[in-house]
Amino acid sequence: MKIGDLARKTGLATSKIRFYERIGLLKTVDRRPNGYRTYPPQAVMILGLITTAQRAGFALDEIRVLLPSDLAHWDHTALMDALTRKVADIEALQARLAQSKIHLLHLIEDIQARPADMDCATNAHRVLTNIITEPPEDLTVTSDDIRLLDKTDRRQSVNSGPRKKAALP
Amino acid sequence: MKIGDLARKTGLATSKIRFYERIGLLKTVDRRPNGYRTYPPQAVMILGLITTAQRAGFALDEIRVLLPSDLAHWDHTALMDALTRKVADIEALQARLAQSKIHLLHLIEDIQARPADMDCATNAHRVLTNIITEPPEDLTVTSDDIRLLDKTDRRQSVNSGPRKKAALP
DNA sequence: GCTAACGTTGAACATAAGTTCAACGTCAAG
DNA sequence: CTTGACGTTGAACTTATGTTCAACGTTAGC
Repeated sequence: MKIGDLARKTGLATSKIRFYERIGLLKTVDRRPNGYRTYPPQAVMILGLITTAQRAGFALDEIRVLLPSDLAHWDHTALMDALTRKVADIEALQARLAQSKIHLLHLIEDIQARPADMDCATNAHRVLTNIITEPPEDLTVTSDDIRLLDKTDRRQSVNSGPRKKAALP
Repeated sequence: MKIGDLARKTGLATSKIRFYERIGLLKTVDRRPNGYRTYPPQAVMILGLITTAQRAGFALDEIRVLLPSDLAHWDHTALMDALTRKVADIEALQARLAQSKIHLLHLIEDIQARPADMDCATNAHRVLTNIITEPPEDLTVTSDDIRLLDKTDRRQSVNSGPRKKAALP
């Protein structure tokens, strides 16, 4: 299979496929005498797997160390560990998001709750003081790998994306 | 107030304060005859506000257009709009996170649910097929500005962080 | 044998939010 | 008057995930 075919079958740009090869993520590639890359049918599944893992929040580096060269032989322990850690990461992020949301909702309410006898400037000062004075919760997330919702997801939907790169730019 | 003092009072690096000025985010700065920057006391609150907004998920670009030159005079409508949109963004992200988490938990369960009579390779194939075959939900988030939990948050906690840059590198 | 479509490479660019560095100027204390 | 702390600048670097480009080679169809 040539790179163009693989691109069509996976919905990924050829530049992305070459990039994955360059960073050592996609190793199942050979060369024809003319220099063209050639892929086994398996490559489709590998790329699908990479895409899925990415959408689940794994960085390419993480995927690289988890992906076995042979899809039938995984490092079971490392995989389960990684999955479990990723779930924990997501939960941490969820907690932080919930906090941010609460914070924003409080703020909205606070702004609207201006006492009738208070002018805007004074209200602004009141609200500002509240914001800054808010509890200094240290919700710092310590895990190193939260990359859910990267631009990838906003620009291009891999599963349902166009087979051919949209003609525009 | 010189930049070092401001850095101490806000807990931000001087490089960050200069950077904010460069991108037009922090405009309340003057120069002494010797070239030194000098800040009004208000600058502390402005920087606190920027930091808080960032932690709530606002990009510096968004903050820039919302921040009035005079803290007493906000564009009330634009502000409320932005806050409301940000809450919606967070909710979209929450939905996506919940999906990712479900996906991962299913996967974990699926891996562990290997039929007793199935060898690992076959199980791997079964699980892989399940993964890739999963519904192609297009949870693509359309909003342009989800930057909660950037490295900032993992490297440095602004509210409770060290006043002086932690000496390490 | 021409042309369009496809393939190759390396390098540069993009984004966001900064940090780091070198080379230099200023200031306060002893 | 020297020393150390602080200030200035512009440019380059960082991270992660790619895209874009120019210049060139290959192949398939007509």
